[in-house]
Amino acid sequence: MADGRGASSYTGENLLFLTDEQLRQAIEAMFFAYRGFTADPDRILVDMAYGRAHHRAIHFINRAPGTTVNNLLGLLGVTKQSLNRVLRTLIADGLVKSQVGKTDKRERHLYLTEAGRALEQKLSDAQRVRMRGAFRDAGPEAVAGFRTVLEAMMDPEMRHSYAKLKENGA
Amino acid sequence: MADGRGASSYTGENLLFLTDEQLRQAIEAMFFAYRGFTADPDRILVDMAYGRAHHRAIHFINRAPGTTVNNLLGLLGVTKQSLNRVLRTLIADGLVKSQVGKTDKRERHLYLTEAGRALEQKLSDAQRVRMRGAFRDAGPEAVAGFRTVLEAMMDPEMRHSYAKLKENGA
DNA sequence: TTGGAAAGTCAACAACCCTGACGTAAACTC
DNA sequence: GAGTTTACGTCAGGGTTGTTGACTTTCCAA
Repeated sequence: MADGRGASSYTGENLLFLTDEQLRQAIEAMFFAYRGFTADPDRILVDMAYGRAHHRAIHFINRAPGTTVNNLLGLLGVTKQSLNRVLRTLIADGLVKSQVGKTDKRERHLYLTEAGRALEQKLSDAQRVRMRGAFRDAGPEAVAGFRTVLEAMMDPEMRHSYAKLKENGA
Repeated sequence: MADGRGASSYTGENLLFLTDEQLRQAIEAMFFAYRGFTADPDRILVDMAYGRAHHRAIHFINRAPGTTVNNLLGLLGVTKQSLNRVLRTLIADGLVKSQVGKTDKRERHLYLTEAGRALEQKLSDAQRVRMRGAFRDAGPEAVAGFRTVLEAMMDPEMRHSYAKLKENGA
């Protein structure tokens, strides 16, 4: 607090914002913020028998309907066995529908059912409330910077996946 | 991609940056970026018998030397049984030193040993490399926005803890 | 058609986190 | 000084999430 907020503590080219201390603070900020980021959906999920992994699967199936298990694997960055367990419960509970591929019968295309969409909505609503609040408090300039830095932090492959999902939505 | 990058897609007061689609994209960005954020230290940790929980403990003990178990509990947001398991192995392996409190003998003050500091350095070096790269690519303005939004995303208590740690370092 | 590769599934195990209960020692309060 | 609270540790038991290994089905190419 001694030196004020963000932008005032470094001046253009001297790279003061790349200090070890600055980077450590950013690491901590990332840690604490991610806790907030997951807190709201987590609270909803504990009541059901679900966890964060289920949320992630539901999110991306909603985002890319008809995606295959293999494709989802890449997005989530887990092993297919791990994903399969989650998917099995979601299918058993009627939230996700698995459909054998038409051209390639080895593939399973994944879709949310009506109930699945309802849960997705509930979860992402909760998460968006916090995001919207944070964005409004921070303002458009800060949000633009936020997204720029996040993108720069990703692995190249993830950046690519992220870009493709953006095209889908927009 | 159709409407260009961040700042150009909303104009001051119309709050286009608070669209559901924009928020969804931010949620995904947060997810992918956090993956990158933890990837580098994780790679180091698998070789030893340690996990992300050990890293977090080491990070905060280094950041707030002499902190008590209870205090650490609040920072990490886990139960004491969970923390205790991690701490036990770190102490047994000679990375952390636990010291009975002088004024209050119920408390245990935690410090990194020489070996503990070495590992901390190794882990945070790996993590900072990515952060530094991302920050440099994004530029100081974006970094300021990044940190503003992260802070706004935290729970109030976490924001408070974060601020106190910042004072420590600066 | 035969053999390899790819997609997906099932089973077993480890890491990490949680709740609940209990125990000990030290500090605080009346 | 007795009773309560606080700080810490531990045992028992359970859940989610991740892993590796072994398997089936399907596709494709030699």
